[in-house]
Amino acid sequence: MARTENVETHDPAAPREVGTDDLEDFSEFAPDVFQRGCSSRQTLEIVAAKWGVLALAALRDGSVRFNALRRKIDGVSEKMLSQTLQALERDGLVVREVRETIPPHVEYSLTALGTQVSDSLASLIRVIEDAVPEVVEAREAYDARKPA
Amino acid sequence: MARTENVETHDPAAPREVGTDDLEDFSEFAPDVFQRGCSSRQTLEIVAAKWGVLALAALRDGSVRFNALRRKIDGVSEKMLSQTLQALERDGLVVREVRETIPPHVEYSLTALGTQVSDSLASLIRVIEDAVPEVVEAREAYDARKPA
DNA sequence: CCGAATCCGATTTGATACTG
DNA sequence: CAGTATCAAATCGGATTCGG
Repeated sequence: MARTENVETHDPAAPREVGTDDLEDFSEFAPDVFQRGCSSRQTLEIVAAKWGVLALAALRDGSVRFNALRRKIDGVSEKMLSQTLQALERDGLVVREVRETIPPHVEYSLTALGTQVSDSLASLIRVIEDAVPEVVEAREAYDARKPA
Repeated sequence: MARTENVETHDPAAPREVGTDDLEDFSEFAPDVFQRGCSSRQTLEIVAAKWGVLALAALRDGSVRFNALRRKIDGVSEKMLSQTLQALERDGLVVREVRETIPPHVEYSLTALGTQVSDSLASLIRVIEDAVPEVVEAREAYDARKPA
C-alpha cells in the first residue's frame, strides 16, 4: 500500500502533470515497460507523451532555444512544452543550460541517452512519414466500412 | 475556422477519444510530423499515445487475443485498449480478425506497416529499459536539486 | 526576452455495469 | 470472450499573470 493518499479532488498545489508518477520504485526488478510502476514505463510515458516525441526529435538539430522549439513544434503551448522539457530533463534525456545574460538565454540539448532515444524516434518518424499515403488509404477504407 | 463547434460541455455521444482528429487534410503536402494536422502527426499521436506503444509492442509476438493483450499490458482498461486498437486498425497498423464461434474469438496482429513501426518501437523500448539505472540516478539528482 | 505559476473549462481516462 | 455505455475523476492545455 504505498499508493498516494492524495484524495483531495484536484489539488491545485500539485504542479505534477507530466511524467511525475509516484508509484512504487521498481528499480530493483528487471525493467519491463509492460509493468506499470516500472521506471522504464514511466520514462516511456514521458517520451511517448503527446509532446515528448516531437521535443526529442526537434532537439536532434543540436542546442535549441525555448521559443525556437516552440515555433518548430506546431501547436504546442508554452506550458506543455515547459512541462515536457522538465520531465525529460528530470529523466536525464535533456539538458537545460542557462546563460545569465540580458536578455536570458536558455538552451536545451540532448544528453547521450537522449540522443539514443531520439535516434529510435527518428526512425519511427521516418517510417510514419513515409507511410502517409498507405495510412490515408487505410483510413478511407476503414471509414467506408464503418461509417457509423 | 474549420474547428468543431461542439461546445456542449462533455458531449457523451462522441466516442471519438483516440486518434480521430478532424483537422484539415494535409495529405497533399510533404508529410511533416511537426505540422499539426498532417496525417503523419495524427498517426504519430496514436502510435505514441499512452497505450499505443505498448499495444504495438505486445503484438510483436504474433496474433494475440483481446484479453491476452489486456493481461499483458498492465494497467490498461478495456475501454482504452479497445479504443487504441481501433485507432491502430483504422490507420492500417493492426488487423482485427473475428472468428464467429461461441464464445467469440478475436485476434489482433500487425500489418506489414505495423511491423515496421513496432520494430522502431522495440528499439526505443530496449534503449529505455537498458537505461533504467541511469534514469533513476538522474531523477534523484534532479529531485535533490529541485526539492521544491 | 525567457520561462514559471495559476486559474479554469474541456477532454481524456478508467471502474463499473451491461450486452451480444 | 469481446467489447460498449455510463459517469466520476484526473489530466490536459490555453490564457493570463508573475518573476528574473
